Amino acid sequence: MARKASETRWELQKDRMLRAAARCFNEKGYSGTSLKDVSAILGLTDAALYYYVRNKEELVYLCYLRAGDVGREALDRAIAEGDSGLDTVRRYLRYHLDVMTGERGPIAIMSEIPSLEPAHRDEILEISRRHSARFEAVLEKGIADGSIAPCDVRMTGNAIMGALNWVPKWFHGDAAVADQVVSEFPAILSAGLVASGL
Amino acid sequence: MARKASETRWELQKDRMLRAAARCFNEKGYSGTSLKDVSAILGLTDAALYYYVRNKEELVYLCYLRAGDVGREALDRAIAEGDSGLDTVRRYLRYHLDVMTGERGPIAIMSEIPSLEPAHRDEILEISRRHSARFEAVLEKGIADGSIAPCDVRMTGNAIMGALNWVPKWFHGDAAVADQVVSEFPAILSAGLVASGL
DNA sequence: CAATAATTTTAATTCGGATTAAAATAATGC
DNA sequence: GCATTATTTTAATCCGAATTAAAATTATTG
Repeated sequence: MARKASETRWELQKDRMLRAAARCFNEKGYSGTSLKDVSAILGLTDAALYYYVRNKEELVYLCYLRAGDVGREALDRAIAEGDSGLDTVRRYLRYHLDVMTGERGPIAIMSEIPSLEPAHRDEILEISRRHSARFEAVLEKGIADGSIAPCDVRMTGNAIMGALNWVPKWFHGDAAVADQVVSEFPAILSAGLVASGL
Repeated sequence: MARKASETRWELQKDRMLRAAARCFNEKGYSGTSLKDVSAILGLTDAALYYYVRNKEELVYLCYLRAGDVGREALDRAIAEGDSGLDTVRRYLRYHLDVMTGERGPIAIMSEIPSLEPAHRDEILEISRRHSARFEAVLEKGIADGSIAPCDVRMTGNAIMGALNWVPKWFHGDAAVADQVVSEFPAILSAGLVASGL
C-alpha cells in the first residue's frame, strides 16, 4: 500500500529476510532457529545475512520492531476510524489480525525480549508498554461512552493481548483459517465487553 | 496437597529445579537461560543439574510435561465438579490460573516445543492437542446444554488458551496481581460465551 | 565495455555455554 | 564411628552455531 516505488533492492531483501526470520522464530523457536534456517528460505548462505544485519540479536530486534509497527499501525487506524470505544476495539482486532494472517507475512511473537541487548530490550519494552497503555485507554473510553461494560482495563487488556499474541503460535499461513480468525476473533474477544442492554 | 510424605530428597530437589527452570525460561527466554542461571537460584553449580537431568533439552521437556499435568488436572477437576458447560469453563479457568499464579510456582510457557528432540516434541504436542480437544468438547457441551452461545469452538478455544498461555509472560509472582488475575480472568474470558438471556 | 559499487560465497576462526569425568563433600544406615 | 551411598564441585573438554575476512560473483553506471 503505502510503499515507496523507490524502495531499493537492499530494503526489499532486508524485508524478505525479516519475514523469513519471523516465520522461523515463530515456528522453530528462537534457539531452534539458526541463521542457516533463515538464509535457506531466501536461497542464500548464512553469511549473506551479515550484509543486512550486524548479528542475530539485531535480527530479532528488527523483527520485534516490525511487530511493534504493525500493532501500532492497526491501533492508529482503529482509533482514527472507530466511533465508540467498543467499535474501536473491534476494528483494532480486525486490522491487526488481518496483517498477522495476511500478505505482510508472519509477525514475530515477542518471546525473547529478555535476550536482547539492554538498549534494544528497553526500547522494545517501552514500545510494548505504550501499546498496552493506548489499548487500555480505548477500553476506558468505551466504558466512558457506555459501549463497554465496566471492567478492570489492565486485566482485560492483558487477556485480549494474550489471545492476540498467541495467534502466530498456531496459525501457519492457511488462508482458509486466516479468514476464520479474522472473522471470528474480534467477536469472541469483544463479546464479553459489550455493555449489557438492560 | 496430594503429596506423598515419602517424597525423597531427590524428588524434592528435582521439583525445585523444575520450578526454577520454568521461572528462568519464562522470564529470560529459552536461549537467554543458561544452566548457571537455573542452578544459581538453587544455590548450586551448573554441573549439579546433571545429577537430575540428562541435558538441557530434558529440562525443558520436563517443564513442559509439568505444565501439561497442571493444565490437565485443572480441566479434570473442572469437568468433575462443573455442572453446565459454562460453569465448567469458568472453573477450569479459575483452577488453572490458581496454580499458575500460586505456590506451585511458575508454569513454563510452551514456546520452544520445536527445539525438543523428536520423541519428546511429539509427546508434548500430543498432550497439547488432547488438552485443546477436551476443552473444545466442554465448549460443545455448553452449547448443547444452552449455557454457551453457539460459536466456533476451535477459534474460541484458541482465543481462550492464548490468553491463558500468555499469563506467565506478564505475571511475575506479585500476590496482589495474582488475586486480580484469578478473580477477573474467568469472567473476562467467559463473559462472551454466555448464552444471551433473550 | 570498462570501472566501480553492490551482493554473495568460501573458508576459516571464535567463543560461550553445554557437557563430562573424576574428585570432594555431605548424608545415611549399621 | 565406619562404610556406603547420595549429592555437589572442580576443572577440563567439546561442540556447534555465530561471526569474520577475503575472494568471487553479480549488478550498475557513465
